[in-house]
Amino acid sequence: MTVTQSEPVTSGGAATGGLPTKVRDCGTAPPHPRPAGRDKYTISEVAEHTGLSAHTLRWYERIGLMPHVDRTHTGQRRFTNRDLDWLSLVTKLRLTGMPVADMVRYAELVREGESTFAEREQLLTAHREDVRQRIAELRSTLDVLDYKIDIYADARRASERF
Amino acid sequence: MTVTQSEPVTSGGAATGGLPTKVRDCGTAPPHPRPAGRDKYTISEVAEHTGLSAHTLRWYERIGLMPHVDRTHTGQRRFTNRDLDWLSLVTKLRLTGMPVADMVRYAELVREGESTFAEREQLLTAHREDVRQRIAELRSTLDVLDYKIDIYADARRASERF
DNA sequence: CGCTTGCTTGGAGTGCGCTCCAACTCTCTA
DNA sequence: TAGAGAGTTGGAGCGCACTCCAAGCAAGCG
Repeated sequence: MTVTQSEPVTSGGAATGGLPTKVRDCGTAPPHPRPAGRDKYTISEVAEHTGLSAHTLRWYERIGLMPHVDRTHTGQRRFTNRDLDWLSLVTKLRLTGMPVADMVRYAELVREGESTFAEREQLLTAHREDVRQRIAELRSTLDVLDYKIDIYADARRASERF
Repeated sequence: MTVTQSEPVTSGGAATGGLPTKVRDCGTAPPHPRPAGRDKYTISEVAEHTGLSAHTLRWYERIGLMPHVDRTHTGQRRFTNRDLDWLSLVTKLRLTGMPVADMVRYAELVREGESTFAEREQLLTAHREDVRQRIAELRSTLDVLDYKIDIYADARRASERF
């Protein structure tokens, strides 16, 4: 098993966004299905696919949030399916409010190899707790919103009646 | 019914954070119970109570996010229980990601009186939709996190066994 | 060949939501 | 009456996560 740049196959599922169908399909189908049989994408293709801007993709690489992106002989980036997996994890973590610094830390740990499994687990567990709390928070706000919206709706219906 | 500064009593529940016990107590009890029988608080008392900084409270007032705060004869702010109600709504909306600009808009509508009930309802309904979507998003990330954490935990347990 | 299109870079700029500063006033206590 | 402590203001500054700019390079086309 290599400990630099690429993840060992046996832990690829944990290190990248790759999930078994059972888990990945529990929501809706992805809006941008990946073209089959390809493993090289330009930056604009990846931007299109992930919804991130090309600017952001370059920035992610600069700050160490990408595992290492291949280049053509002229220096252009060529992203692989593995990169897309990684980006799908990253965007999920971002959408759920993980700070970029934490994701960079996670990316570092992935680069360092198997010896960092424990710390990776900690990092994700902490974030999971965070996400759970935020769900609870959102839910309690939902109650408040329901209550207030009801009041306004009642007022509207009352005024429509006359 | 007045249409400036203070909300009509019949809609106070919708305009401020005030909720009937039934709704308010569906979660846990508030961490900072309000001292009974008081209706005048200094800015630092409110900061303590709400968890917002005094800076932020002044800033909220500057940008039009506060309904109008009373002053002593020397110009110091004296917040009322009604202000605390409003702030409790505002912090809830903030925590759930409503942009400050939208909250300012809502505050304006409240100041304009009953005629804006419909628009207030719309604004809150849109935000509710937002919150619902975010809950769904968070939940789907939770699945991913569970999956990855399991993998790391399995690896840890396997390595502990030898 | 010239033109367009798409990519490259370092570094500067932007928008949001605070957060803090400097200089001042007022009140209270010793 | 002096000093501490809490409040006031306009405006500057900050951290985050991008977002964009200018200048340049490489490939493809008429």
